[in-house]
Amino acid sequence: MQEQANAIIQTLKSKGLRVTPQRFAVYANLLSRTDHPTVEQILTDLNKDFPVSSQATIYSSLQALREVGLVREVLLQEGVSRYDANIQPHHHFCCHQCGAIEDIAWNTFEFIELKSLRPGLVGQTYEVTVQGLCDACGVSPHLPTAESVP
Amino acid sequence: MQEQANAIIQTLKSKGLRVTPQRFAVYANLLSRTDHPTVEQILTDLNKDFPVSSQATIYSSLQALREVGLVREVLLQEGVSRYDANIQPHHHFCCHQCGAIEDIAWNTFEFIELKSLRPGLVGQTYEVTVQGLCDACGVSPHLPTAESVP
DNA sequence: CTTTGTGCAAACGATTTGCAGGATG
DNA sequence: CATCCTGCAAATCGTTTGCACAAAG
Repeated sequence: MQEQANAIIQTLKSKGLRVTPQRFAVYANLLSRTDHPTVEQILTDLNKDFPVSSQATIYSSLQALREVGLVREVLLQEGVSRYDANIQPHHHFCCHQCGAIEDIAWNTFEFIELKSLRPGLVGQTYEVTVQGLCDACGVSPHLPTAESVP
Repeated sequence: MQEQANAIIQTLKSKGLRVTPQRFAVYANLLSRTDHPTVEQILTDLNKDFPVSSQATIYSSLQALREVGLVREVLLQEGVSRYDANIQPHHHFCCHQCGAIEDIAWNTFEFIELKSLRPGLVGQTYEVTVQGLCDACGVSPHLPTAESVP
């Protein structure tokens, strides 16, 4: 606990960011979860017990964290920006039915040969996005869920 | 010309969509270009010479086309929804510097083995997104562009 | 003490919606 | 002629911004 907190503080400092309670909370929250939350989810989670941060501050914290490379934005569904503190290269799985998102380890798939691109294009990085059904939805793929029945 | 127009009309009808000038124009425009335009780009292009459609109608046309599977939405940059009438499976290349987007043929890369996913996940489709430098930006990757110097 | 971050509220831009009139099949 | 589409404007939603005050180094 205390160790992790110190590690987070050191990470923030090493990137030249001031350590504020809000920034710490946002980054710690992102590190503690793997579901790639939206801004609203982060805000709700942080202020669950008592007010920690405002919405505008979450945005500004995320921007600061993104600028120093500690956090990345994930675009998988329309109109939804999600955030991810896992900055290792990795792929994404997105459940077509419930929208759940999960990381896929980089070495799950064969390497992709970027040299296969047509001449003129210089490939630098890539990412695979897999669409499918998650554990829950795969079991009974045709049963309606709370989401699918508004 | 006339043939293509008829083909488009038949396609729309076969999907149960009413053929209106606006809907026709939106779909024809999308089919004629490969740059995955935004709503604003479509609107500007259509109304270049004389008014053809309103913004709200473009949105509704795109939604109708998307619902019947003739058009797909492409999410590659934050805050920008682009549209694509190429419904064949394919990958995308996105220029890191100028934001240009280009299709990559499906068979450019090795197939990805979706069975490699962890047990519980059912992979159905996937797509590879490559980030890199396009023709223009690859030649002189460090020269500033109009975009990078506001 | 200087610089940077926070919170609030207003501003903003892309997308959606309600509704009356018009076109389609 | 019943149904669906269009266009306009207002409403909505996520995100950004301006500014006064507070906190960090």
